[in-house]
Amino acid sequence: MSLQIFNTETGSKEIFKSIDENKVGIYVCGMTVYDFCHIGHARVMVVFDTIVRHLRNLGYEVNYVRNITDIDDRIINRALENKEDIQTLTARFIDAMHEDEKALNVLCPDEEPRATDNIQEIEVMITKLVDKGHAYQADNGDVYFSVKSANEYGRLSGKNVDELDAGARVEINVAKKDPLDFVLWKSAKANEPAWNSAWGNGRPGWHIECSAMATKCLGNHFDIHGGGMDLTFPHHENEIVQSECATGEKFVNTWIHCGFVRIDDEKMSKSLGNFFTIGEVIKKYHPEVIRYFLLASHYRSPVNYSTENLDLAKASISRLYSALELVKPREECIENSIFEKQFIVAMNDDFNTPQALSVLFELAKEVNKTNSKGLATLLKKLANQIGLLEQEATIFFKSQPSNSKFTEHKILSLIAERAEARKNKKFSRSDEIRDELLKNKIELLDSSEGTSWRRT
RNA sequence: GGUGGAAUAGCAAAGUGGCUAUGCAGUGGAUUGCAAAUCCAUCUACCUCGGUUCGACUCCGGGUUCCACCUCCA
Repeated sequence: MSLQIFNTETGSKEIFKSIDENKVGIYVCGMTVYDFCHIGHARVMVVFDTIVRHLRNLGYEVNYVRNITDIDDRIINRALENKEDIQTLTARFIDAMHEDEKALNVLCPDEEPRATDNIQEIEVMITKLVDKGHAYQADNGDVYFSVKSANEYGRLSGKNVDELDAGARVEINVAKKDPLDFVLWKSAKANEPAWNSAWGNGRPGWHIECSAMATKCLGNHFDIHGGGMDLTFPHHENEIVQSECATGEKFVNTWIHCGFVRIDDEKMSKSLGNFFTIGEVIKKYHPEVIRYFLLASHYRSPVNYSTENLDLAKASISRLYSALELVKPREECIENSIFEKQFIVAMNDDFNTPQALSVLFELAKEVNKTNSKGLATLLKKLANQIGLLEQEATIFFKSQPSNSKFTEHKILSLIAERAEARKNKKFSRSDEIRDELLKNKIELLDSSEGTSWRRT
């Protein structure tokens, strides 16, 4: 069965066919680097990382481009608040973002273009739009895209231009000829960072940078464009209209949008204070637990962040790792099994990771039952395809975030003492040691080969 | 108001016109000095009202509730 992807533009699953036989170009809207990444950003990172991994597993040569927005009103404001210069601020958050990605086992995009490195490309595109009569410079110096100059607008988000017009927020912006028009180039105010251009000193608007960088890296017409659902309108709609007006070609074949993260069934927002950064969550949950949590729901569904759900994710991934702890995956992998086939079918069905995970659980059960190292190797191999189970099981269990003061050395000495007590049938002492460790969230597992431990 | 999406067992979450999803939790058993892990068995489902059908949780229509976007947002 071939890969099917839900395309936002058509609202249905479509059989995926790349423009070039074995190559896929994919562009994902990345972060605006004025703050730490939160769990919603984590979802975009993990979801598209998983999508790219699967495309590669299918044999495609993928060019994965994810931009960094490093110039924007929020960045300027934040730098002003912090009394630091913009480069220092953005460099700091870009580093933090890369740290987060590494923790979540998100592979680096092939290209990570930054808006400020592509001002020239942006200028060229705006010039084309002005020359073709799709953009104009207003009295305030800003350059706007004229939405009504385009043949069509709204096909991605299903918006109707007339309805939009009627419902447009009343905004006092006399410079725009039409409230729907959006800015391509913002003229600089005093003390704002600016680049010289045909329209005077200024900086790019938000939407145009993605059009310029995407077409630069992937060509005028490419396979997949993605991002969070909230970008569908207006950001991606605007990207389509300005790109197609500038190039005269179709912009993107398949649009992929991932759903939101909610927190305790409330909309995540800073004003409500229910906003968690990746860094914060990693202190409480192993990053692989977070990755599992994000993949345990389909990428288009909303996902609810809560300690209950993170705990569930932890229990689930622990079950998979338990199988690999019991049966070490060090053998030739079993090929062409029903498990592998089902796994691929699930992933080919619009990247159905929950379904794929259920196959892994069935496989884990089989590993536990049969002690087959070949099946354990298969379990690891399939899980690796979605960025899971890459570490040693024992390391996973021992590296759970913990407040416990018990060092490994201390734990091992207690285990030794307990072994001695058990040998002498002093079970009250051995149970005492187990209870003490358990209070510190350390669990002991006895087997014929001795006693192992894990943090819970 | 407009547009789009969703309602599945205690919790989470897939899926299918008739056949156990899956994970966690619960119950009974095996195993264990006791546990844990593991295995076996097992209890809880498909918002509501109609329709189509031999048969619908699955298709169609009406309702109810919820969510997102329409403004910066992943």
